[in-house]
Amino acid sequence: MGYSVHSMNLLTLLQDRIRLALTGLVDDPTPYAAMVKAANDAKFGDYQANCAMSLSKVLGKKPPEVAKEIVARLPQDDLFEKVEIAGPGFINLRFRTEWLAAQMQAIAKGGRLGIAPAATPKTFVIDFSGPNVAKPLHVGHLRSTVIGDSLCRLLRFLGHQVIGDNHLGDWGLQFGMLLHGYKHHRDEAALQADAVRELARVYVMLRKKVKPAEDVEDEPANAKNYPPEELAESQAVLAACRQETSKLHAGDPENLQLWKQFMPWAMAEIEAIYRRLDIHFDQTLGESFYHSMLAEVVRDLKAKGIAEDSRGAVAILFGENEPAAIIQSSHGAYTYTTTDLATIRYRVETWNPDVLLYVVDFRQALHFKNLFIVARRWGYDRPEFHHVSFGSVLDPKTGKPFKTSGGGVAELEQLISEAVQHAAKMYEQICRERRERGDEVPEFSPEELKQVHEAVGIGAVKYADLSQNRESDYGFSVEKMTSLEGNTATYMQYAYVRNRGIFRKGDENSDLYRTHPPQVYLEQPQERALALQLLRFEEALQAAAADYRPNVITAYLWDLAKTYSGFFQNCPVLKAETPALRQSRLLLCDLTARTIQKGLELLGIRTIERM
RNA sequence: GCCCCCGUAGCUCAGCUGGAUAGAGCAGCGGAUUUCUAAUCCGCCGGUCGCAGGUUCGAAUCCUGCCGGGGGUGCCA
Repeated sequence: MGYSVHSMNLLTLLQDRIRLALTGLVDDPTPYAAMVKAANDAKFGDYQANCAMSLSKVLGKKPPEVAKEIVARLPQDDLFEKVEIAGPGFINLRFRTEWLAAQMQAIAKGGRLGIAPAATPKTFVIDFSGPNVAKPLHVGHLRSTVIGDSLCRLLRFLGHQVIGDNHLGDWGLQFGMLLHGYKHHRDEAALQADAVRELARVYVMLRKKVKPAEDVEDEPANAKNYPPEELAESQAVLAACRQETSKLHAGDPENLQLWKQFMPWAMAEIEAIYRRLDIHFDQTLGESFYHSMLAEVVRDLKAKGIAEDSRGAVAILFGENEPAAIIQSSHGAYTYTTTDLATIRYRVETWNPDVLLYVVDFRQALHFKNLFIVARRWGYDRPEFHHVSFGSVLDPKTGKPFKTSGGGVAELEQLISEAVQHAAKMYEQICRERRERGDEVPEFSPEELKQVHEAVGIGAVKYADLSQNRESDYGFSVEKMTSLEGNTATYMQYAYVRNRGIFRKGDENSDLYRTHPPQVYLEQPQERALALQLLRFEEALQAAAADYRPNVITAYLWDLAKTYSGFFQNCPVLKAETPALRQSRLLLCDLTARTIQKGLELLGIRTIERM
């Protein structure tokens, strides 16, 4: 591209300054420099350094004295308008407004909004979505898919190498059930009509049949809960499904043939949803891909003394009270631990990543904890491993997780459609109200209208998920997420639309504000606040990336939108007092629009120009 | 039994590598606008941050115990 990126991270800029000022005062200034943060009240300034209190003990001086000393050691230049010491020893920092204005002009150029690509790019492998191929995507897959996709987009934008990998469940017992069900319970007519749905029906039926047997294996006392005949049948069916799985794994031609036949059917359905949701993977290497490597993995782990024979199985032991991880069952079958270990080996050998992320349900915490321990023992000690865990999607009616089988209610496709329809309904209603008031309503072709509905409906679903701290559970309520008020995708999309409307109305070409940014004036407090907030974008993205938390981005966008509306309310743009001020405000508008657009893009949410 | 997570306003939740009077949205109440698309904005109301101790100049945040809820716990993933 050729343009140089003007990097502007206010936080690191200030931390560097404080670090410099502390050099010579303390041995290791870094932890104290880290105590710089955004001021929690604008009346204190823009940022505050809180290190003087902590240093007080180390230096044997009173906090205000320490603060005074630090302030005296700050470089004397034109960065700050005001530096003052307040309260028990806070150092309050306020940027010079002209300096902020100059930054606006600088970050307007180029396409990165002042965010420089990482100086030392890392390679990330992100394991996300990972649906069970035997059944339709359900609401439980939403979080992994949406969070994982967002992390891919974010880390990639920050300049890292990212490999998003969809580790499909395409080779386990679920396929044995599918094979058994297909052979014994298929409805040929239904299969012709809708193969995927028929396979799903068969799968759900088999799950139900097999449940008593699994219950009793978990806890023999449960046997009393089932009639003996039912239990016996269940056990027979489970054994048969395991048999089919084993045959598939052993390379039985018929089962392999059926597997190859089922896969494209199942994938077509899943891929349609990914397309609709605008989710992309760099790799789709499911469990089946690793099957041929598992025997060698077990052999190697045994040879290295990491795994051992135990109670008829091959297991990895962790400690007295810790449950072991089975890598080969007493029937000879490999488990997901084995597959995950083979996957680690493959990923490390193929991509040599710095970080491996697993975007998976919190209930698998123990599995991943053990998996990472084993990977270290196995010699993979360079990469970082992180279980990016998340809470459950609850059914707001029951307050319990959506059921994975036993009904089509929770199918993802259906929920998305419901959200889109709801968004469409709300949109029609708003348009009617606008017409009644005599307001202008954008004219759309049916195709454009559909795009608006999709963008709003799907954006709502994604935003509702991503704006939640990923560790907590949340209730999936279409009404709430498509709400027009509050911190929702719709609000952000509308803020963007309103902003773009200014350029249309004023017949202004926003490209000019990017190639030839005008001088910026920040005379009104709302203008200054907006500029400051725009400059915090990188800070937000870095914080989101550091903890793999997309909700940090939504929180930033929400703050930005509120700051912008303060500006919008108080600062006329097209009717500004002077042409220079109009130019300046248009630049602020364009930067805001681009920041909203980029932020939403990193969440996988589309913007539209009119709505 | 053992291990992990959660408990913040009526509701849904942010904030949690300690920092100034604990923040939003919704709901409720009261206002604004001859508009740059009102899917808007402003104000008010509302909190013993589960409870009790401890560490600290300072605790929603760290430590211990207890209560309440959820999850996991060797051959499913």
